[in-house]
Amino acid sequence: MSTTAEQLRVIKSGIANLVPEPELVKKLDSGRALRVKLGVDPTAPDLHLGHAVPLRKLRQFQDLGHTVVLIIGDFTALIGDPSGRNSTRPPLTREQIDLNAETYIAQALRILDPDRTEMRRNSEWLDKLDFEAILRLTGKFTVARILERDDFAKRYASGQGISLHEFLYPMAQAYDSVAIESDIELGGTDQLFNLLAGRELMEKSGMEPQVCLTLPLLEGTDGVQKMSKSYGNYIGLTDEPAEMFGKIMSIPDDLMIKYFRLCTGLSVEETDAVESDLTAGTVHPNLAKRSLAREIVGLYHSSGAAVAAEAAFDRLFKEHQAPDEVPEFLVERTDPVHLPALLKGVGLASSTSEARRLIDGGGVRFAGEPVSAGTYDVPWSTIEGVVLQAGKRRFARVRAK
RNA sequence: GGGGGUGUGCCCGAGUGGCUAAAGGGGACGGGCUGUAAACCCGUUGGCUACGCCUACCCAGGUUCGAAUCCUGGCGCCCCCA
Repeated sequence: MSTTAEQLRVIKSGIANLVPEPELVKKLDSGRALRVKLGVDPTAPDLHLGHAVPLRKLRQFQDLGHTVVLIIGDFTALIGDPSGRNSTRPPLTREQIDLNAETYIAQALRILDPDRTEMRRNSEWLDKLDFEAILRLTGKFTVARILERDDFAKRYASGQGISLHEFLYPMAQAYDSVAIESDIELGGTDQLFNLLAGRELMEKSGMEPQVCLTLPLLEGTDGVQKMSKSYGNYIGLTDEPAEMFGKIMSIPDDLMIKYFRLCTGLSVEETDAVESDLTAGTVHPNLAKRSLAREIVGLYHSSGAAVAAEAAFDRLFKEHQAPDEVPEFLVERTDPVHLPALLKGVGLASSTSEARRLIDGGGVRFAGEPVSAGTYDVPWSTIEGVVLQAGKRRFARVRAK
């Protein structure tokens, strides 16, 4: 195992908070394999680069010889948010949770080392708590302390409701740490409060408290909101290489370094080098972003796929040519063809009204040639076998059934 | 238990009984510029083979020639007092 100093350098790279560092040093000095905890919500089975940030950090811990404990929050997912107010906490059925957990684990293992990963479900211990045990547990927390959590404080101050059970979720998460005897817990910066709650509960339970490590939240392709499926700004781990490449190319320049640091396998030194090149202007941002996209696609697919994705990208956006493989549809032959209905039928538009808007806005092309506004009926011969394009990146080809 | 407020399109948010498919903003989408980045400019933003028709302002009824706007009854959310 590496020295404490070497380990610390790896662990601290790219993180937001580490509290308290001296305790981590002590744990590392002990030379034992530490138990590193990450709690995950089995509500969103499709992982994206945002989820990958803590997972990559976990992987670093594994490579240093430590053990990862991945906790599936199935218990809390079963309950959801009883008030029904919070759409991110819908109650799920047992089956849904099992299914989600399965896909989650499968995707997480693209990053984690299965041999050093312990999978646990928190229903394992939370199910067993009776009311008495829960009351004893709540006795260890105070309302004032809970209200310190940022989002509670804000909602309380602005008069938004807070359900009582919401107070108990941090407690449940803290109890997870006790149950698995966590040494370190990871989470996004928004999780700091919950992580600290775990630390406090462990201390009050007479255990060696966990160290809390937070990671920056990763903004999505829009560069503003944190990456999430509901904002539609995510880059999925299972996205096709070409799609993944394209999405990475569309992130704002300012975000590049953060992505390099949090999403690629590049070393601290390599990332620093890219950063100084960018700030000095010795590297064109476009080239840097291309290498970023290649790195990430290479990580989740292969370097060959990354090269192919880049070539496809150039063909599409630099040479303005249709991609190799355009989805083909067989449609009933009519003459003339009603274009809005056709576009809707092949999925290039979500409704005929939408299709008309596209046409009138100059967003529809036949073999690269824009269709003029108001063109709703066209002869069959003009569309058969021709590449139909809606916007910059949606293509289709139709043939007679 | 008592009192008050509120519920509008993807989101926030205006809204006088007719001129409202519903101001304004955000977002999104399309076009231009470009490095498919950002910024900026322009356009669009319920559905329908469409100069018209249909469905829409929490739900269900009602008043009216006519209702998002008025009335009744539900439901949801919020606040205050106890």
